[in-house]
Amino acid sequence: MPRRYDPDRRRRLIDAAIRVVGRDGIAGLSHRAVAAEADVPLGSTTYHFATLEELMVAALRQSNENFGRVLAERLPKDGQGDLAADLAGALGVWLGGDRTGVELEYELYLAALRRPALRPVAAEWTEDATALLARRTDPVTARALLALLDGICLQVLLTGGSYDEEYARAALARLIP
Amino acid sequence: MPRRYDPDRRRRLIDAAIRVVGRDGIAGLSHRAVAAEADVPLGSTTYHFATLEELMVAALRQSNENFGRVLAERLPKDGQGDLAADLAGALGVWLGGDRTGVELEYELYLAALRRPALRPVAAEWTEDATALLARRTDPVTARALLALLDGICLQVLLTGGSYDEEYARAALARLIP
DNA sequence: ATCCCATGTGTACGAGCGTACACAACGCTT
DNA sequence: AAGCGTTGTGTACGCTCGTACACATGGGAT
Repeated sequence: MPRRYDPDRRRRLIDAAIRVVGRDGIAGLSHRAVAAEADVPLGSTTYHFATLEELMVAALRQSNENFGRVLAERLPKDGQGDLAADLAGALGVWLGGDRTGVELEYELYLAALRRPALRPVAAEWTEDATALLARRTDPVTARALLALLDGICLQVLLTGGSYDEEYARAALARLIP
Repeated sequence: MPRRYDPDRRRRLIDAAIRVVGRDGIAGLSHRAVAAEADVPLGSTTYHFATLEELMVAALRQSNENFGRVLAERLPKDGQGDLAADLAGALGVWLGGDRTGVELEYELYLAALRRPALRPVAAEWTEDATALLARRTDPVTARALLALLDGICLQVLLTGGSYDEEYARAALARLIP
């Protein structure tokens, strides 16, 4: 059997897990599915991640990093423009084209509702995101903005409705003192 | 075999499904689990609800009705008090004691993210709730308030943090023109 | 009274799952 | 170079699941 001693087998497994969740949702996440997606034997996934929750934790953490990087790009510290407009624009980009990515990230994020093991990672995300927003406003407002962003995004995704950027901008603007 | 011709077998199955989701989460929802919980044979659940999604749709709809009833009680039309305070208070009651109920309702609600069949029901809920809030403010503000409520509630539930009612009241108040 | 069909019941099948475990291979320490 | 522990591999067991299907039953239309 070739491919022994794979140096970053863990990372490849995490990437595969993210692809599986993106395609079939968390309901389709299994050791076997990840093994097939990463093209490794079943035993390898159970060795590196004894529990599916461990795999989810790792996937959510990596997913958060991706999300944070994009948010940081779209929210320069020295931006003197309208913060509400910037945020509404970022949301528009996320929800604009293919929603697979956002759905994936939200599904992992929301999984924390029933899986205490994921909660610290979810808390990490909100803290990091708040810190990012706090570069342009005070921390309390940042938290509120993040909550409203979550709520708006969620309503669009859950109801299958379309995203109204101008409405979002106006609502966000009201939160900024 | 006794108990033939059960007049409201459907309702009993839905109630059982809600109890199952409340106890074990959507991941634990199965025809067999519902059958055991409702004390009916397996074939009966598959007869009334061919798909688990059908069962979820029915459960979410009933769950929404419960939620809406509570919200209507705590939000009298003739209330001349502080709307933001009322909403923050309602959230406090929900998140105060046993969170099992809220977690159950949110889990079903959030399931719409990956299950298009649930989206119309989720959309129904946001419309009904918006209409309820619109008795005390304008429709646009009502929608924004609902989104912020969702966001705050979600952050508390996902991160496992505690609920700060005064913070919520202040944030909600900013949305009211 | 008779018949039909919605409703209820029991059982079986095949698939997918987590888990466990024995064994193989290889780097690292000594 | 020898031994050991980490990493990788293959297989098998027992469980739960959705689904299908044949049969039972009784209410309601005729």
